[in-house]
Amino acid sequence: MPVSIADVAKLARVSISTVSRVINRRNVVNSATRARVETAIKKLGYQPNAFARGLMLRKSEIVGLVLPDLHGEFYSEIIRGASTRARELGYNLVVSSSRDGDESHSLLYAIRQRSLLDGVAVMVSELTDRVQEVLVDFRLPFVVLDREIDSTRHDSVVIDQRHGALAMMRHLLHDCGARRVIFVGGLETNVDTIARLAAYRDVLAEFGLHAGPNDVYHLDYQYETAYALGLRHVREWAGAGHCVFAANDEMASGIVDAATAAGLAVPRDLGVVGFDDTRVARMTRPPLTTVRVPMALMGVNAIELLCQRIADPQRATTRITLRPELVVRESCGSRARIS
Amino acid sequence: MPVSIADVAKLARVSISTVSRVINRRNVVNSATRARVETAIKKLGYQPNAFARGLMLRKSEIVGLVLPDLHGEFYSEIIRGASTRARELGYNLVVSSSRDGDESHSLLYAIRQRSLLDGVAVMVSELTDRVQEVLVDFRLPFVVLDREIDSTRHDSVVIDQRHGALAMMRHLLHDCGARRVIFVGGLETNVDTIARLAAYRDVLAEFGLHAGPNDVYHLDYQYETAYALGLRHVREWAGAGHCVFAANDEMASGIVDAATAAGLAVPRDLGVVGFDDTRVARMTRPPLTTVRVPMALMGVNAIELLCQRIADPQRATTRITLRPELVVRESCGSRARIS
DNA sequence: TTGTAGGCGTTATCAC
DNA sequence: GTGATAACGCCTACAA
Repeated sequence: MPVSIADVAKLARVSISTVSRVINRRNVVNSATRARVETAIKKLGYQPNAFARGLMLRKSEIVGLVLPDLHGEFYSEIIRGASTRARELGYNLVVSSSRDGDESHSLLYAIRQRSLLDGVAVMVSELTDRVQEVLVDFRLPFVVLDREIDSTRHDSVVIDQRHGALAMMRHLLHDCGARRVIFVGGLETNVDTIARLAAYRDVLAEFGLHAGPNDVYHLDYQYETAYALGLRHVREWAGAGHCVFAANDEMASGIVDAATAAGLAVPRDLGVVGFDDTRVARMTRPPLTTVRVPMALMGVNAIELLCQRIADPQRATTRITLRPELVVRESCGSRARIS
Repeated sequence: MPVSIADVAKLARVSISTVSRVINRRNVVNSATRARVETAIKKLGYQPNAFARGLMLRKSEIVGLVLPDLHGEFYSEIIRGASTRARELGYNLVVSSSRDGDESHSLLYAIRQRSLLDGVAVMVSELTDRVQEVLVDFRLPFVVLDREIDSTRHDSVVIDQRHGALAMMRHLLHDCGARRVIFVGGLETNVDTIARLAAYRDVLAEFGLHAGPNDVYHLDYQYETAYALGLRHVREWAGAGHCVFAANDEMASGIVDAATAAGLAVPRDLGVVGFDDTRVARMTRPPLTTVRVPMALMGVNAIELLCQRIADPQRATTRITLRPELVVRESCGSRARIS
């Protein structure tokens, strides 16, 4: 069943080295013999054994992508970007979640033990994330997404969360004339939420304001919980110059729908803005003002950096910072175009 | 740098076979020497070379998943299910899209040539899909998703689209008393759309009705295009007992929003139902009546079947048919619970 | 229980 | 331009 290079050689009546040459550097071999070999290859349906090949070449042309979760549009866009770029560079992409299931048999652990992969891109979005420990004595080339662990020792691609959140808050306070902003974030340990919350407080202070005692909430980034929260609080939040800054679009959408269900008009009675600019932002009525985070681009750059390091392990570590961009739509009561 | 089994052997002062035994069948080796070997392994940070290993064992413990696209929640749920199950079974998962980029360097082609993968699950959702040609003389174990190419020769997992669409149509005509149904599908070549459209026509006939000349549309499964279509036609569609059956939730959501924007009330003036039961269905106001397609389960079963075949290449081919389930919410004017 | 030796299928290094 | 032959790192009879 398994036809090897030797079979081809025999059929073509050449040595295995010649067959190997035909496959890899077809130019340095006489065209007549090459034709003979190629016929034999076709006839036998020969395909080189990838393991033997990898054993010699010490590479598989497979790279990995490890995300906290595979659920939701945010992550799927990263996968898409990464997958596309990987294939463009001649690599295949393995994906895995670092969260669900027993961590001890996540892709990362498997990789650390014995690896067919040439490198990995790992996203670390929780302060408490265990993956950091795994990365400490990691052999393979890797790049870290969304967060830096130790910037001098590895490549990374991060989103300038602060920039995006500052832009949004200033838009709210300056352009829309907001005077009270309620912040609805993800988990308190989530690095993105932390950065956005800090920017929220800073801009508030910049305008001589501060968050009231009940103005900051931590949820789970889900529509449903935000909708439920909205149903409970939306009437007390409502008011001229009042606005909700949700840390992602799903939650913003939930709050908009809750407000609408409660008989409020968005943005007239309450402004609501999101973050990420996923499809939900455009599918919410009114469409959400939000901050566009270039997710697919993040995947693209991750793979880009990773493959560069694979190609040259000695190169200096680099960090790519992606700038999110304010997208003004209709949920905040302003149509001023700010970028 | 690359520490091999020989280094461990030397340090532990045993032969390489003993080291190998410690790694693979630790029980058959004296516990004292085993301890020595394990110490050496730890000290050296030894990790077996996966290529050499694969060369002997002829397996990589990596399986592939090829989807038409990586974009959108539908596919990401499949990835999630597949990824989870794969890891449970001790495999890692490579994903790839068969669509974007030059087809000739898609994962499938790469695999056909030389493969590190132990098997692949491939989703074929367009009649015109080229992947079918690639599959014809495919060496590796593979399972086909969503569509059968030649049922006797390979495993497959399919969704009983017809069942779901029949249930929906009967619900509309029987339980909700609909008298006119507009069908908004995906591309005409899309196998799911074809099945759903057939069911649509059949149930119409069952009730002595038929599709009017302007009652069937083919779009692209996107919210935006459906919204645009809705804006143009929603007033003419409106009426008691009138309803739109969209072939996915995104389009249904777009039509609901268009109807709302046009001042119509859903479902009072126009019923709208979707398909798939993705998150959008719950994030639309009113929440969509739809058909729940077990996407994650499809991924799970795909990997399940694939791994079974890898384990036993001789086993009879099996087909798993997943039944979608009617989910009645508020967009169709009925709250009757039907399953 | 342990060691020796052969082979897995390639590619690379030499001769010729 | 082509052919032996030695790695590559591991597993597994088989022998001791």
